[in-house]
Amino acid sequence: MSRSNPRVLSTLERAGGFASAQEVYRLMQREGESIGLTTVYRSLQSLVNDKIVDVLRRDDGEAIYRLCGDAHHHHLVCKSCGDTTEIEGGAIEKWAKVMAEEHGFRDVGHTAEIFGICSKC
Amino acid sequence: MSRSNPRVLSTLERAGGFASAQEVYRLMQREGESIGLTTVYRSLQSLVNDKIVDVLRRDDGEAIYRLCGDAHHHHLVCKSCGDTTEIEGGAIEKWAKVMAEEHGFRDVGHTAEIFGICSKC
DNA sequence: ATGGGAATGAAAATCATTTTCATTTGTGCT
DNA sequence: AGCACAAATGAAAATGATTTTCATTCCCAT
Repeated sequence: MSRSNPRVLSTLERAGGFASAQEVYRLMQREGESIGLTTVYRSLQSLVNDKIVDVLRRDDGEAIYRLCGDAHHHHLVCKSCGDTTEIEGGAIEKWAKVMAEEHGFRDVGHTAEIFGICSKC
Repeated sequence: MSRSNPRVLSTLERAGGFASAQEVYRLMQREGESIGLTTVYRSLQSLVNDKIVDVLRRDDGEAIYRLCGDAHHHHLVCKSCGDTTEIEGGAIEKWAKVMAEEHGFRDVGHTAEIFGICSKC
């Protein structure tokens, strides 16, 4: 077992607390940090084990890592111009929590996106 | 663009309406059907386009395809055993509507899923 | 300093999925 | 039937994320 390289966590924070392993790696490279892709993966995994970060999946299946306890947000995406706005999702959080409890689920997460045509299009 | 091979849909049905592309392929092979993996992928994609099946992600990132009724609903998925329950999403519908209005969006749709560990796991 | 375990990373292996492309099949037309 | 052209098919190669292997380097206690 290996411990997490602290620079990985700090980079994930700097990335807005939300990025894929590849993105963290590329970010660190761009910033001149010397680190291997393998170590990035190992560190992220170890952070997941320690419940310091959450792992979700993008639509394309790529794993994205997110700082736990980070207030997460949702997206409002324009189908026409692709413009994306971050929105608040308090109602969703509650909904997810209630539904999960009702069905006896634990360790619960969720995804939610709204898409439509924005006022400019 | 290609249309779906009907045997793929019928196999997905036989699989309990819940399987990955690889599983559908292996199933068809085992049953002596002559079909290529490429065709399985293409057929499933086309079924997704036609909204005849849903696509979700397993914990390991593999895409799983699943027959879906026409009624709009959301899912509560167990990350461990893959068990899926359809749940009611009235709160979400309202949330999506309000958010969209607030930002001047029209033609609005949304996706929302909850995942966690079910009581059996 | 030195021996051993942990950490590192380059390169190879894996695995799902997509792309390419040549071949086959189907369909409409004469 | 014979022909032309579009759609469907699938084998093989390409892609891309992730994991594994393994040799090397680092660190720390003796």
